[in-house]
Amino acid sequence: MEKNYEQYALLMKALADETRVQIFDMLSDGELCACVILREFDITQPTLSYHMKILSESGLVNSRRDGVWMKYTINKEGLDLLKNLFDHIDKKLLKQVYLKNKVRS
Amino acid sequence: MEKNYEQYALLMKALADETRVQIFDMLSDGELCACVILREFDITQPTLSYHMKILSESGLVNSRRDGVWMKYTINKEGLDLLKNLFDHIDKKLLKQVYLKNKVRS
DNA sequence: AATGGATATAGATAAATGTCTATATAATTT
DNA sequence: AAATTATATAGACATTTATCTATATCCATT
Repeated sequence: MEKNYEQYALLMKALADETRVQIFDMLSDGELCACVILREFDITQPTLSYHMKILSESGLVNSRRDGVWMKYTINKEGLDLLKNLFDHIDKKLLKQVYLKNKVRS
Repeated sequence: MEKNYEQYALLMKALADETRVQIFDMLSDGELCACVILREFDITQPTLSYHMKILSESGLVNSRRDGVWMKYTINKEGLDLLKNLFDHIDKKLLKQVYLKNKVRS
């Protein structure tokens, strides 16, 4: 399991913006149209387009055209990369606590 | 469970740099001295100091002075904030898949 | 083919970021 | 208290980022 820190940094960068994390979280409820997302924020359409591009290109979000509309969903593989990173780190921390208690007893 | 997107963005920003994610991952093995971390990277001491400040101030990393040395560990609360975010989103996605299959059958 | 609505791109710009060098501060040892 | 070592801060600078306005492109409908 090779760790690609450059990729992790890219994924984190995609979420390192208040607007973008919120969009990502909104997408956890299911597919959304750009036009719907836009209504939730106080930004211009080009700015949203910019944010969606960053999310899509990072691999965290899928996009598809549906007529005139662009629709977005969460990309499970992208999500799992981050989820697994934190899961593994968390497990390693728990193991350390366990070992410390073992030594003590 | 109020969602503080500003805080999430701050945490992600802390990890939105190749050097910093790697340091964070290194710390999953346990406490490390700044001097040890420095050896792993091709950066100057002030640059490392800058990165450690960002990690510490984000709440993802604890720091303590031990004589002349600064020692760092992962802050469990900070880690859990991010871990839980991804866990929750992942669960919501899985539920959607389940519901889709249910309708079909 | 012309129109209208949704999205993308180009270009400009202010602010934030990551890096360096030089220097300061802090703690330990002589 | 002077010297040494680890770390922090200040200041400079190039690059990246987030935003806007203006305009182009794309698609569906008339």
